[in-house]
Amino acid sequence: MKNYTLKDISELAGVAPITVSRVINNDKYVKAETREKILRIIREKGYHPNFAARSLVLKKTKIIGLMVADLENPFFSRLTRGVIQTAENNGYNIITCESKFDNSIGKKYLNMLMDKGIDGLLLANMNVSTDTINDLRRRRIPFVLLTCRMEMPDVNYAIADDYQGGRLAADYIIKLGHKNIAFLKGPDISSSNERFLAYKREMEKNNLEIKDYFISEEVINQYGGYKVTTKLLKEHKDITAIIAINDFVAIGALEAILDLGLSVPENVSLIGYDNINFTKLLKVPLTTINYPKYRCGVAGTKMLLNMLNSKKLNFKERVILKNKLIVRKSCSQIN
Amino acid sequence: MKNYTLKDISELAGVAPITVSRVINNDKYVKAETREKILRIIREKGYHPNFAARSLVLKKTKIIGLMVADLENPFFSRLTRGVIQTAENNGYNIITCESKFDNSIGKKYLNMLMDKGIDGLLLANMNVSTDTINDLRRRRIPFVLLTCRMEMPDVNYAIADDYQGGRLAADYIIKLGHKNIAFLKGPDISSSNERFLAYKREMEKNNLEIKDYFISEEVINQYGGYKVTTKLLKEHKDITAIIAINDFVAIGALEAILDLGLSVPENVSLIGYDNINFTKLLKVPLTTINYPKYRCGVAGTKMLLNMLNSKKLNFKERVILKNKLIVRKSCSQIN
DNA sequence: TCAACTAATGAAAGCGCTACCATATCTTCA
DNA sequence: TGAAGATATGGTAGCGCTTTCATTAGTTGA
Repeated sequence: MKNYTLKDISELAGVAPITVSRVINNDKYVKAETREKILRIIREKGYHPNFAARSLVLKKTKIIGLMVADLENPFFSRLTRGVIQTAENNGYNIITCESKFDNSIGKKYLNMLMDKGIDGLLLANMNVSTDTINDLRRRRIPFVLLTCRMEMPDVNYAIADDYQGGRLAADYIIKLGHKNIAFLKGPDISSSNERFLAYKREMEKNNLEIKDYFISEEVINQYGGYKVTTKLLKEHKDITAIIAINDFVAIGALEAILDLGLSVPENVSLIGYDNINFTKLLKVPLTTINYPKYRCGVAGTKMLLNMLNSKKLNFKERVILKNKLIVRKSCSQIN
Repeated sequence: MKNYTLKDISELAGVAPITVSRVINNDKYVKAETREKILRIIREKGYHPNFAARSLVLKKTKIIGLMVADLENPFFSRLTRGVIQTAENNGYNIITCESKFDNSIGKKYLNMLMDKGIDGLLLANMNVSTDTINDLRRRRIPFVLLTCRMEMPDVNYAIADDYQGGRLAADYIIKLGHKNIAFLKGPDISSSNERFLAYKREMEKNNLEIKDYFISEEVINQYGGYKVTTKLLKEHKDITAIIAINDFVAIGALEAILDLGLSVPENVSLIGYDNINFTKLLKVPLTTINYPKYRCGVAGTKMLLNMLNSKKLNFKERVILKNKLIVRKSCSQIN
């Protein structure tokens, strides 16, 4: 009942420690017979190499940090699955943190993460400051942005095209004849900003006025969607359609609309974004934009793994996937 | 642009390495003036202690492993949030793995986790074999079961009382006058088994026959719920109520029922378990049992942290929370 | 037959930190 | 005033691995 070290094993086998190390690392310069003997002893004694010692000399932990904005948004659950599965298939583990869209929280946990000796970092939908980027560079921690982007040299990302998706949503609503279209805005992140930009451009292109109350304050979750929608519809009866920054927010909005005694889409059309699980089964099946979450997680993780294996930091890689309109029942023609 | 070591800092400050170490670890035996000087240099040079070296000598990584069954089930998202937040507040990070209710996958990732030198382990809703338990003991890795239990000495857990919750569900359905009540069974885990047991006992207590087709094969996710329900209702028109092992499965069942052109609760009453997010907003708001997911994650993590801090392994601690019936619209009186 | 390999093993050093023990100075108080 | 304790600092060893360099034996080829 003790914890064996490599040295213990070497003594039991009557060889030098380095020989045991060679066996563990599949070095070919070990006689078959010696190898078997050592493996037998390792198995018998239940020996496992010490992770910390190994990391210390190899300067690698095979751990990747993942920072997501909101653990309970199914969008991130799906993304995370892509990340974890890809990492595990390559011998890496994932440490997850939650930024809650709050930069100071994000920074705090980021530091915690970096101090843990992670080999690389995945930042999902986080507004990264130049400070943070510099920090990461100084500490030589390779990173990849997920579902958001920054156009800076050597900042790599895997995203779906939010501007394209945003147009899909706005176009669809506008073509249905709506004119007073509100937009439930998200936090200041590229994904959210580009969706918003697409909305504005399409409104302009179609000569539709954007009254200032069309644009909500920043909303980051279901509850926010509920609050903002309630206020909006109470004060402005002219709104006939709402574009939500994402499904999570849209679900809050839907709840609010129904609680106000209104109907979707008869009184208000509602479109979301992301196509998270369950939106199909909501009281009013939600029309939305499908975001390839899983694929995005996989692509970003693979990109990071490439960076880790090739050692050079001046990569330039980006993956931009496409979104798709999913028509369900939450939008209708205006009469 | 180099990575400074503790020794570098000590040389720059003109002190011994150990003095720098003392500053980092807040040892009180350092003159205020010396401390400040060292801290200044640390800040200037952007020094960060090497995690691996520290772990090696302290024999601690401050990393906890978390094994969940299904990353995309919102039940686990909520639980995970409780775990991560509690861990982080205490300086620990979480490495997450997914077992997918598959013991061989679970074991594989468990080994990966253990090899990573985690300090402790949280096993959520996983059917743990005696082998695994022995492994964990041999390697001296403290662990806590989450949302499932095993009645063995020194196996600690944090759960809600699944038997109690199971009774709540069965009782409710039976009191509504249903007699032909099907049960969508989950995998062989205590949580799932106890809910099932409660169903059987309540049926017996009320002299209701359990025909063998009432009991489904094992279902582990939404898709499974859909498949099993479709088959069940096509073949057996006498079923008037379905108890699903959890909401995720219930949502699949709901979809199936609607796809068959039937109504909930008019044709079939449906009750879930867990009260995951969104169930309130489903086409048919789901009647279910609320499981205190977040609190369970917090309680289990705290328990593990206690074990890690107190060093002794022969703990006996268990937390058993209560469930609550949430009546919504998916069940009705039989006529 | 001898140089030039490959195969198989080991000795020593070191990764970056902390534990343990030692030393030196400074207080405190009977 | 001197013994006992608190304060402040350092030397050495070692955590459990891998890297680097040596060494020896066996094999190949012109």
